[in-house]
Amino acid sequence: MSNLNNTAHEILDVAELFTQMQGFNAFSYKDIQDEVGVKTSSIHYYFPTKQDLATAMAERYIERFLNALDDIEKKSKTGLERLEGVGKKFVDAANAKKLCLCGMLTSDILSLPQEALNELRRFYKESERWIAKSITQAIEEGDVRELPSSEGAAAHFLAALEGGILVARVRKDNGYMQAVLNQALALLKK
Amino acid sequence: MSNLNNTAHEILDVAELFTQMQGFNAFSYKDIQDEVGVKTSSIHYYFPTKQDLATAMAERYIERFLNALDDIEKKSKTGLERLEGVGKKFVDAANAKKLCLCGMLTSDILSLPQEALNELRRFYKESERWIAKSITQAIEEGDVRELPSSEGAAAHFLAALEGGILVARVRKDNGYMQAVLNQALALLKK
DNA sequence: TTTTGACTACCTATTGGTAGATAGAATTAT
DNA sequence: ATAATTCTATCTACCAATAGGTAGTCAAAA
Repeated sequence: MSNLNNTAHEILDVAELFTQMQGFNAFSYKDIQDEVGVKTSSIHYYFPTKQDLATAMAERYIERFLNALDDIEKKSKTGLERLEGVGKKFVDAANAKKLCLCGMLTSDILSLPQEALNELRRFYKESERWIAKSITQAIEEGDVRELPSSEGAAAHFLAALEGGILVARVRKDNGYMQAVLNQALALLKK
Repeated sequence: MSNLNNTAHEILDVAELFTQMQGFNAFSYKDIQDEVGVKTSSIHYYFPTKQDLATAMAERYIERFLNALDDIEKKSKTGLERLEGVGKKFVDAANAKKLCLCGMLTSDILSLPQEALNELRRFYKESERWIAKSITQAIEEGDVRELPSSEGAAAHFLAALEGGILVARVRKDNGYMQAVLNQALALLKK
């Protein structure tokens, strides 16, 4: 994404927010134009088709998300703290009434090109790998109980986060996502 | 929904499938026309606006879903079997590459009217109530371990199902949703 | 004779996308 | 060093297709 200039990034910023708030099929190039202040034709210059835009959004988002996981690893040393760290990302997004970009794109998958699908698969694969690693570590550290498979637990943990952030949108209760996270951690703990 | 005639039901059938497969903003009245064989103007006759269609879809789906929960209660006597029963609904939908209608509508919430939002809240509230009841029962029957709150566990259980069915769409692995369900049950068990 | 359920025929706004122009920056050739 | 050329980033001006929706008609049923 380092090959994109400032305007392209601004377009992606706005498109990303629209997608997280409304969904990929609920906004148009015109909506981006109104927000960024650059004509739709210029948006087509950077992203020839809307599908190209989707792929670019996914790529940039995943890059950032995986970097954020790296940062958590640097700041938090125990497996349990690391799990709390990813969870917090979802709590923050839920508080902003946003969906995970990849979660939203997953629900709109039939409108997306193959490249975007590949990116989404990468997102889930890498995220689960990271979570599984943290769970294994937490077991070794004695914070989490013995489990038949860290991978299975990680898939379930991420599913609960994705589902939680989705359901949180219609909740009046602002503590919902945090409660789901607490429950997920509690079930893992000894 | 008993007040709707056959054509109206056919329209809802098709709209529901489109929504579960593609999302609420990814299909048009024209698409329904092509599938049902009735003109768009006739669809407007039954559902004046697309938002009315959304509300009607949600109402009918929830009625059916809650009836299905009743059926599970009749067929399955233990709390654990009942939890497996709801889970199976999600596994079946995932195998058909479909999303829970309410999950999909939740992701498109900003395109929907207040009445549809109310319906979605009702869906989550009633579903969680039912799941919490089954969890409490399973604890009493000695199948599930003691938990601080059945309600919290139910919210988390449903979130994992909603997230699982979402993520399942991009999985090559066809056993993914079943694995998520198994994991959810395993974490609850003693 | 009123209601129901469908139709044809429109309408306006929006959608994603294209074509071609242009000013300025960067590169290359003379 | 200067002139010629190409590239970048943007614009205006379109376009065909589709969107959701309306008005008015009409046959059959209640």
